[in-house]
Amino acid sequence: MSSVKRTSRDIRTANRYEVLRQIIAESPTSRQELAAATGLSLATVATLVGELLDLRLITEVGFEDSAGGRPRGLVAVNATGGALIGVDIAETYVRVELFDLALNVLARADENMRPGESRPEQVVGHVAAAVGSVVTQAGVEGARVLGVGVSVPGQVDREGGVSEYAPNWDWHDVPLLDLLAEHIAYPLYLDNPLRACAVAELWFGAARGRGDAVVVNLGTGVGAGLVLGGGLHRGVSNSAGEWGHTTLVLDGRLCHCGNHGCVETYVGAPGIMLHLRELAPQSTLLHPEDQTATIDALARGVADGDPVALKVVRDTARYLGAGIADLVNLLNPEVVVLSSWVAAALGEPLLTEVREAVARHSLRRPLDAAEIVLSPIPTDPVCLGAATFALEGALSSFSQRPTRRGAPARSRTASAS
Amino acid sequence: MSSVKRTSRDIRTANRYEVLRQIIAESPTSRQELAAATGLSLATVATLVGELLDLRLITEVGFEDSAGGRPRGLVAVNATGGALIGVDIAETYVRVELFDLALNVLARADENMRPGESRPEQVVGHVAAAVGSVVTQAGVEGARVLGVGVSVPGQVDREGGVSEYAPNWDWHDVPLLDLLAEHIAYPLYLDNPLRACAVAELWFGAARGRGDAVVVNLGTGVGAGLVLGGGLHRGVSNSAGEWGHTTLVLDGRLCHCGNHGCVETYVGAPGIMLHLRELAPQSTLLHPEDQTATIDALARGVADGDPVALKVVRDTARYLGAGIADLVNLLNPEVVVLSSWVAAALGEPLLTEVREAVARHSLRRPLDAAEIVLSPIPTDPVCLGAATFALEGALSSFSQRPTRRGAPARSRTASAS
DNA sequence: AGAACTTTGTAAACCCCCTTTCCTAACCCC
DNA sequence: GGGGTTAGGAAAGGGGGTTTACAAAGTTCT
Repeated sequence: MSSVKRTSRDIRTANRYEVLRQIIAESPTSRQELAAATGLSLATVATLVGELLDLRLITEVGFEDSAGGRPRGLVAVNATGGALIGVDIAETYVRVELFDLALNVLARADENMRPGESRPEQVVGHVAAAVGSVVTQAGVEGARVLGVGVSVPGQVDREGGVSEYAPNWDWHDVPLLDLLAEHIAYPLYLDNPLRACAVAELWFGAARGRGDAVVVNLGTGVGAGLVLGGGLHRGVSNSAGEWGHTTLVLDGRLCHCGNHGCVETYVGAPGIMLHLRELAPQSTLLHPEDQTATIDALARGVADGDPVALKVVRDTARYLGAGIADLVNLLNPEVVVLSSWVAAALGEPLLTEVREAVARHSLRRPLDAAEIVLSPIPTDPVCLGAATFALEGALSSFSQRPTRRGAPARSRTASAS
Repeated sequence: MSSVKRTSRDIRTANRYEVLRQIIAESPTSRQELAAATGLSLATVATLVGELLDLRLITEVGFEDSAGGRPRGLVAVNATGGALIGVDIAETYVRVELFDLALNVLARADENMRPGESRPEQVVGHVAAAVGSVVTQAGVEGARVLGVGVSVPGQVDREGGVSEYAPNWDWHDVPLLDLLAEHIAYPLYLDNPLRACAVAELWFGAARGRGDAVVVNLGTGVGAGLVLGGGLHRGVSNSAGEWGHTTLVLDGRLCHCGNHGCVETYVGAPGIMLHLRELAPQSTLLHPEDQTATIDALARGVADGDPVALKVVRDTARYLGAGIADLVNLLNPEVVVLSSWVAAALGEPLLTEVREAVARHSLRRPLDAAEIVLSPIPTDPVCLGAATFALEGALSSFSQRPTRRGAPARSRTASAS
């Protein structure tokens, strides 16, 4: 009996998120606007805004004229009120970004990992160094770091902070958060890049305010973050979204997962490179051993009208479109977001072709309901999403302290009566 | 901004469903057992049971010894307290079943439709006749029919009661519920067979109490009802679950949807027949023009060890397994249920092969979490699911009347004090 | 300048939901 | 027939959201 148990507290949490999201998206803003945008009553918005003010996540920033009446008080994110850190552990590098509370990047650190460096201690060392670096760069006092979100590929036990399985390094049940806690004093939160991207879109991107969305992650690996019913769908063992190993071509290319014809082998960066190599082994676009350079060259090639580049992108879009059409039919989402660095690099040309391919493959009703867009997030979505996990964690840890000490009681009049 | 708005009333509704489900599943039962099974407090269970008693959906049926103390009061479904009707409109027939409140079938009526009969009025006529027939057969007074759930294939607007698109008859925006209302005086509820099967599993079958489940529907058409987060996932335009037109074989068999290689063309009943015909055109198992007979013959063939039948089922299971593995990876469900008449006919042999095929194609973590089972529902799941829609509707329409007249006030002592 | 109107935002009252606690009812055993 | 035990109802309490009343803070009219 693992049926979900919902309590009225969940409603509060969801509303708190929604209000904060709205303030971050549109700062400064008034309580009136927030009420209209969220559909909540003014009173509820006022109390939630009061909470966020108490938490110093937002501040009052003056007033706005209203049509002839009392001016509206404005609130905005308290950018200097704290910092969030997002850690993107990938196969070949570790990227760490430090954000203010408006989710602007204040500092960034990249660490490259050599192919041999696959031991957890080595990875942890890189992460610790990079986190130290961004904190120093940004010059924030440690006390103001509200949390560190860590994204690691593969299967993750987020409650336990364990990397259950990371295919690229063959990790099994590595207690990553415990290892990190020896070097990092801030609250730590763990999940994987798929869900990080999905949460980033949910809070700040194209999935904001949508009930059902699919965030298609195009990088070295491929996956789909699922936003269903307004929240992240994790599945029963937090491994939902493994779309990269969906069979697209029965008995197709061999995938490292052991199967044939997985989506990932066609639309992941290595798959795209392979296609380019098959089409034009001597192409100058091809940078063996460097995925990023190859994809970027491909994007430039498309812009210049290079026929090989055009064909590679078009074929990739066809595979991708067929796969996305299946998602559209199955889940009937409001929006499909193309995210991660391959999508960002190939951009509009890819999007256009994908839209056509999806239209060819999916059924009319779900197709009509589904918008397909590129991620509007300008920075690394994995770091942003990881930082968002930290933000969610900070919010919920705050809200679990009903008896706040230090904060002045806001109404003393009610006590007597 | 179509984000889902949750209120505390939804919690009440979910709990009411949960308690009634439990009572139907295990009748008679005590409040103590219900509290333990649902995780609710005794007080909440007591009030919900009180509501259901007031609604005459359940009755008190005596007492049960408790270890030395006051005996437990037992409640059971009030089977004679009302009737529910489920209507399964399919391509070639209309089946109507009348249920008591314990969801036992009291009466059944089948109407066959000739190939030409595709006009809405004709279908409505069959439904009306069959509904009239089951009411007469069961000898219930009309007043006790709580509602009629209607399942029609294709895209459905359930609020408006409109069949937006039914591929087999090329219906477009047929106001089916309005047409039926002219002949049927009971409350009507509309949806499609996919979701009917899913709801049947959710209430009475293998998905009961599970957070995430996939109900794979194997009939003439193929689809997947999605239970996510403990409730039916409908998608943004109520068309989620169209899994039958997922591409399984790029450039494979032509499907009536216009694409190639859809799941449905391989594992739907016509696809299975086609495979049989390709393998053994002269096979005695083959009954052209009769899907049911062919599938039944196939099932007997497997039982008898017929090599052709074995190969057909094995190949079908392989296609099906590849498709289901994708669902397991994507959604990470707790259970996958094989439902509908093809699954029921082929039974265990199909299940065994499917399990093996899924194990070959899916990733370990989601695979470990997913159980794959045959539907435990012995009767027509579509009729049962349709009747369940009526039950849900009856429950919610009752609960929307806070000022019940007629029902005696249950506590008069509180008024003075 | 003062009165009148407008609009904002807080406080109080209210409704809904669930849980905890208290207490009575109903049974058993000695 | 008292003492122990268990069931279940009633009341209190805590969380959440909304409505209503009212004070606060402007603008506009006279």
